[in-house]
Amino acid sequence: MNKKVLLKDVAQHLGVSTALVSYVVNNKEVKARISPGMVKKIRKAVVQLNYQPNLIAKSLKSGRTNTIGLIVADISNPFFSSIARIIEDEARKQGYVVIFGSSDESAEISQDLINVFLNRQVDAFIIAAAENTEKQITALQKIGIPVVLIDRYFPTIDVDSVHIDNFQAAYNAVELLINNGRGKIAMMAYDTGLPHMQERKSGYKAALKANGIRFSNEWLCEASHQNIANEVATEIKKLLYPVLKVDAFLFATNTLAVESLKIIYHLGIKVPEDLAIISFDESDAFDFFYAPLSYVSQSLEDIGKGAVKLVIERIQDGDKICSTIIVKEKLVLRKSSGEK
Amino acid sequence: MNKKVLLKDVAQHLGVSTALVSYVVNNKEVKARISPGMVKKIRKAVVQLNYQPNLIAKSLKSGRTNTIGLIVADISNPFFSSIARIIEDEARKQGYVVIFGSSDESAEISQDLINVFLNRQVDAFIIAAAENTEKQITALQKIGIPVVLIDRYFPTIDVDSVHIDNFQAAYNAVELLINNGRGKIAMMAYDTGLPHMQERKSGYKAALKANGIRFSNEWLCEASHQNIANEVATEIKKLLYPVLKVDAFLFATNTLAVESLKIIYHLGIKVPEDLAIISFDESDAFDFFYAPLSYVSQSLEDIGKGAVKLVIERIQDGDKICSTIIVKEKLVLRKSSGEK
DNA sequence: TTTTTTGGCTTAAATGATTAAGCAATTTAT
DNA sequence: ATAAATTGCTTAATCATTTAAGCCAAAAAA
Repeated sequence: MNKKVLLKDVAQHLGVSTALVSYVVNNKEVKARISPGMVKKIRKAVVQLNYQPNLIAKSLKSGRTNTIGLIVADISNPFFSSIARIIEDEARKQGYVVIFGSSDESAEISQDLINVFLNRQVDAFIIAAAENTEKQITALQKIGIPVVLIDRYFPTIDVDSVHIDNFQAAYNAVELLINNGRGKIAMMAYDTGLPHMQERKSGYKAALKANGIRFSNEWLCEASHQNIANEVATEIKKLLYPVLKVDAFLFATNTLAVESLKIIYHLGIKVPEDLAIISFDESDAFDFFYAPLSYVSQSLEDIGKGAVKLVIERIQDGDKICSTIIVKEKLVLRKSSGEK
Repeated sequence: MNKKVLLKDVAQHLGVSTALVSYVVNNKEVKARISPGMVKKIRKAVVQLNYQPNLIAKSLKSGRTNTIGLIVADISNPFFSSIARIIEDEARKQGYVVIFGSSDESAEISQDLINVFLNRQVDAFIIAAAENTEKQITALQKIGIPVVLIDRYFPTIDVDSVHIDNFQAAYNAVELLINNGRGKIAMMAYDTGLPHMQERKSGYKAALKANGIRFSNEWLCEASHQNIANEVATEIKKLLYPVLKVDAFLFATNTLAVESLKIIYHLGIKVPEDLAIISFDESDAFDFFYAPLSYVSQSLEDIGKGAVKLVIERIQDGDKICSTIIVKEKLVLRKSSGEK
């Protein structure tokens, strides 16, 4: 258990001061006017002794940890873990590492995670915000910590964000169902006030209205995050059993879709003949449902890369005006939406 | 942008030394013989000023960062992200946070990640090891950094590990297929020398042998991590098209299964009538394949919790003997394995 | 009464780096 | 020849904390 080689060890080995070694290690030999011979000697010793700087000590001095805190609802959800992978890669390219936490859509857990990460001096946050966390976000901004929101956003506060146009995406999906001859279109959503979900609901309703279809309250099914499976089941059955009260369904997320599909499959409903379906997000499950699902595809790559880009920009310039990257979504059509 | 409250600020606010405040904050007031009145005053000021300790400074002093480095093949793979979620929760209960990295099954990337994490002074590693990384693991042990392997393991080195009995799991799966009347059983595996994969292959072959079935070399399909989709497609087609040369398939991982199922579906093969299937791992996709897949279920919860347990134990006692937790796997039977 | 112990605090070194400032010796300018 | 500038290094403060050691006064023991 040979202990770590310190700057001091390299310095002592050469009989010089630690300052010299530090300058060379950080490529400041010109600025520090170090003789070429000495630079060479130090470089050699550094390699020979395999000196690795202690980043904790560097951080204490610099106030920067080169660490990004990533907070999502649940890292085990492929939607978030796929984004996490992109963020990981992009961040490391810039010399950052990522620490992550799952909020489970809870504002309290979100606050806990923010506190833990703040105490660890993360340089910035990338957050898929839970409901009622606006104040947490603005509090971070107030103390000067860069924050970028992904997937979720808050129109009421001014913050860097990356997301799709949820209203338009839902609108387009519903309009497509209508064009495919559907007139009684239901939606399965989360019962959250989060704007991205509200926008999806608004887009859904707006598309109905614009096409002369009167929205019926019972068409909008809502489930809570805490009890998805049960609530999806009871809600969806109201519309599909014992008689089909609707002829199409829009699912607001992949998780909602997967839970819903289990019921639909179990009830033996014919998709797309009796029920057309479009979902948001993606899932391996969508490919293998007997009628492969049509879905609103978000480029997770664009979201992840956009988030890292914005966060780095803000780290470099804390006073720049906030930007919003609207990632282009696209409708991927397969069997479930019932194209003719 | 009101800057952070330091220990010094609290001390100055009360006109006492930083040492006093530090003792109280760390609940060492008895050991440091601080008067009850002073303790109360300090406690109050700490709350009032909302003092939050700088963990970077603490780490520099203590040499501990309370950070665990998690290295997996790919965090976007639900198998790993689900384990990551468990590890995250368990680790935070113990006051640790997790930084993660994806090796993409590359030994070089694995080494890079280890170096990055080491420089950041992580207290321990949890690693799903890539091929040819034995030396990386032993090197960590040599410098006294706790390491726990998950999913993958190396019989040649002595290291804490958590995994299932891959041989037995494969053996049982194949035997079940045989009991269900299948006699020509193929396997789709990764072309890696990693022991967990080798064991799955051995278990497969052993079950064939024990049941008097002569293994045919062409039954063992192998794909590389770098080019899964294509290699799975070409390999599997050799056995399934234009004629079915086998009547059952064992898939060594969820990823291999998903890719294979796409081909099987595309070829219009009848599962389980013409081809029985069992896969390792789980996937939402398995539920929605027209013949829901039977699979070897590993408790990701047990793996994650076991890994954190072992890693904490080793952090506390670096000299304890290495333990291996064999997580019990179970065969979940559904339609694809063709039960009568 | 004197010495010893205890109580309650402060001082200062240490953690491992960075970097401004300082200091000889040498070179260049006046 | 003297002053000024440059070269090449070292010293020491700093980052935010922890903690052993020290110090003084009051209390206990001799």
